[in-house]
Amino acid sequence: MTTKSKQDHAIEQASAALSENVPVGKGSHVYLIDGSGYIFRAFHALPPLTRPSDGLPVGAVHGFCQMLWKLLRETKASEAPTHMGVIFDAGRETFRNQIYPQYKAQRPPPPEELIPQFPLIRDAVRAFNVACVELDGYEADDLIATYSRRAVDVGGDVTVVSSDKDLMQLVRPGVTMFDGMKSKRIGRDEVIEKFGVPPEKVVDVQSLAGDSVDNVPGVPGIGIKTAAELIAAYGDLDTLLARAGEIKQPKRREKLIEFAEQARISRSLVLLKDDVVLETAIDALGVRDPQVDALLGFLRMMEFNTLTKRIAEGLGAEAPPPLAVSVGASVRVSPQQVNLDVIEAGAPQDASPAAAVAAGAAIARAQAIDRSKYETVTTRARLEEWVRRAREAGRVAFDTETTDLSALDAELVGISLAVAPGEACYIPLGHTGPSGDLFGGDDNRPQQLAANEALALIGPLLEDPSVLKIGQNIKYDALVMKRRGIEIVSFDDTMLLSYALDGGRGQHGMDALAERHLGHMCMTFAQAMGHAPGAKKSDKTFAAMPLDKATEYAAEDADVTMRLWMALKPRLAAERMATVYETLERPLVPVIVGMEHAGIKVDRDILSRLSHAFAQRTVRLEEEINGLVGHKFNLGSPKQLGELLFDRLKLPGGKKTKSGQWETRANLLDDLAANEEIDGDARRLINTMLEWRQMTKLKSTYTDALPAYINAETGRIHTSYALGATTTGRLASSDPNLQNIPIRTKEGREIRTAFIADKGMQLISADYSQIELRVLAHVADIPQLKKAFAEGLDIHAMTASEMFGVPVKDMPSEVRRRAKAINFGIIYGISAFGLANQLSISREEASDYIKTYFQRFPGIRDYMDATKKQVHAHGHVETIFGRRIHYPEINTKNPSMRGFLERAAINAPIQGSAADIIRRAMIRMPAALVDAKLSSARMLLQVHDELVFEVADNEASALITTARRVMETAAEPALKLAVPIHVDAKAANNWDEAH
DNA sequence: ATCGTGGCATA
DNA sequence: GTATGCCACGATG
Repeated sequence: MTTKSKQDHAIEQASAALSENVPVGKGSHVYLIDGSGYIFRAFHALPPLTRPSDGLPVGAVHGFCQMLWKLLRETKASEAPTHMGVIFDAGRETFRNQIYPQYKAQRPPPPEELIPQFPLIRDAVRAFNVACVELDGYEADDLIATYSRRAVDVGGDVTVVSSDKDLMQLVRPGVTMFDGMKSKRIGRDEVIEKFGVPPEKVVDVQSLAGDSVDNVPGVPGIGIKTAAELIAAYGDLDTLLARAGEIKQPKRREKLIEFAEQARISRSLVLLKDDVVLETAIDALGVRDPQVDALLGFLRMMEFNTLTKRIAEGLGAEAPPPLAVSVGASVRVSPQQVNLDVIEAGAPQDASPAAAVAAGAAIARAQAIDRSKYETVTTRARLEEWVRRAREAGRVAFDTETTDLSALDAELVGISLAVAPGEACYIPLGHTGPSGDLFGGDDNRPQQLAANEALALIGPLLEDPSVLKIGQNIKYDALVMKRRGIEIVSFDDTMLLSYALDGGRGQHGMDALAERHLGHMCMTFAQAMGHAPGAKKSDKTFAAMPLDKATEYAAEDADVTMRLWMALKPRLAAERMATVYETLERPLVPVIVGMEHAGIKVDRDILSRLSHAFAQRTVRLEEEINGLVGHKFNLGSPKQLGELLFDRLKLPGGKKTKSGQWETRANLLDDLAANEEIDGDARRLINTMLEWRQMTKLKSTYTDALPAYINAETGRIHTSYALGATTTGRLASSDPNLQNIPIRTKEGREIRTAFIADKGMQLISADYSQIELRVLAHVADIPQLKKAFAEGLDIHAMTASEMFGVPVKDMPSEVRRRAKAINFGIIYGISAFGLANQLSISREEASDYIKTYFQRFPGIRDYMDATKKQVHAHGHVETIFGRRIHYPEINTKNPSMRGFLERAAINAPIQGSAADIIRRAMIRMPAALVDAKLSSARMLLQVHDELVFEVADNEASALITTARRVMETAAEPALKLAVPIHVDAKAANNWDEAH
């Protein structure tokens, strides 16, 4: 699946048009449009306008499109363009800065709402199939002057589309200007009106008067009026300056003499260069017909409804698909449509991002959800009608119903669509009927469309980049469709929208979102199934649900998804989360789909052998324990073990859990076994118990459980990655969880040998080294940490050395271990209690460590204090890429909860930034593998700081090079960390040896 | 059958 | 001290 936007698609089509060379000569009419000037003027002169769906500011783009269309199609035949080009400024530095460094130096940066519109206007020009010209080192005005002279030289006519006074010097026989916003011609008379002199003397006047906006100095005390008088009297600037002594007014005379040179400099700034060496020949500006699809696609994407319609009519194309959102079944005009139509009609009104958010939420909730209104689609004609409506709307909410929660095992049962709030349908495809009988159930099978026939109609819609597909956790639906050979192109995901906007503020599942944003309780699966929760569920899949209930349930999901999109999407721009969503969330979906689809090969026999070995050891350990205790008890019951150890045997150091049970956690039992007060039998019992727990854990969670996940068709395990599940931005893996496969102990590690590469392939593991500590060094700006990473030192040893004054050389391992624990503690938002627990030391000792640490690294304390302040003041923290993590309960009165939330808030930017970095690497990886021609390579797994690949033997070393490069540069170009990022990578036949 | 708890595997 | 997911137990419906 690709995430290519509709614009991209439309623009590619447009650029594909052949450029047409038409010689300019007598009878030609060249239109030169001052693109840069227009943008600024349109922005300030026209009412603000934002795209309804997401609040993107598009006022200048809209005005520009309107103007361009008018020029192309609505000019009088005698003035119709034969050639046209839109000219832009390129870069800030031009030859004028060489002459006069202060030229345009004090210009403020463009307003924020204008910035996204620059690239959009270039897109618009390409969509209209009009030439787009810019040249480094020159202003648009110089290019316009050059083209203008060339055209006139060969007898052509020129219209300069601009109202900028700086261009008025170009007016002459054959050259006029045109104010694109007021639709007014500017000729010799209009120039005289403005400057008091004819066009050929405009430069002289401007040289004297100067220009405060562009920082052209001129002569102080002389404005346009005076300058015009003087030029009119003396003829031109040189004559005036030569005869300045003759001027009667003493002030004026002195200034002109004193600032004569400054006036000459000003002239060189004001005088446009008309002999620029062009890269685009004037003949290449020949007017070409717009590419209808591309242009209408662009306009529709911009959501310019009236303009789209008008231009479609003008091009004789099919009536344009409006983006009208009609609420309810009857055709009503939506608030959005009113909004835009009113604006397009020229009346100013509030179109701020905030207004777009309010409008979206209002439409989403305007009409209560009515399940009885949904249509069950069982005929080809009705399905065609729904597909048509989806295309017309330009967007469609879509949801699949299947037999299984696991997308790779799921069989498609039906599809629901929604084209507007309340307007939704369900297309049953694989219902077996209430009996659910696979053999004799054909009689019960309800009448429905054949899946292949329906998918032949729906597939092209899903693959059409100009129709936005809206899903809730669309990863699932994408996988289901991928297995049927259909790729979803152009999509949004309401779960991910919510995750980007409201990470930490509640769940992002559909039921929670519907309740939160729509005040609606979704129908539960059990309700739809018509059985009490508790009835046997396994034989009741969605396929057995009667069509009427299935329609209510499924179409409601699509309806709710569409409404959620309307409520959430406009918030993206308003809350400045569009970049997070568009660079870290949405593009990850197709990557994860590919990884889940790929799976990883697992050797069933190795697991089975291990399972057997663990079982035998478990039996022996069990016998030993029973012998020591003297009677049988349930070893798997922590409650019984606690009672045995602390009630019956009265061992020391017992602690109770919050529910009053004895605590028997491994590190507590470890400490107990090390306690010299206990006797040998008790010590043996405890150690044997610990070993028993390890064996049973490995067996039940891994060697016994994993084989059941091996897919019969692929022989591989396909985990599921949850995208909106964690608060920090990490992924979560489940069914099975492949992010917690053992590695620390010898026995556990053996499980990794069962994860293997396919024949002729290798597994490659590439993992970030100390990524979180590097992020910490960057965000908290710690000189010693930065230096240590820059020099590639052992970071924990360096920490120990700084803290305890021990040289790194021959450092005792215990000293390094403590420093390591402290470093991790820092990342986790350290407390004396936690550190004491981790290191089995007293709280006082732990507290001293922390004090020492902060003395040596005061920047860390500053960072922690700043983070706490931030989260208390704003209720959220941010990662280095702007992902926001909310802590709505941070100001709770409960001190222990408050402490917990503060530690979480300290950890979140570190863990979350590391998560963002690996996300960026993953998003870029597929294209990087293609670029490196690594056709055999596939990315299989992500384990927070590690990526696992499978690749043909002969491409393994090249893959290591590429993967490392992508991972190590993943933060760029958005950010350059203050520390280097290091990735270790290794190839082997199994995951154990590759790590 | 479902839930909370304790325990434990990973980064 | 951070972030997860899954197992068994044992109480509950």
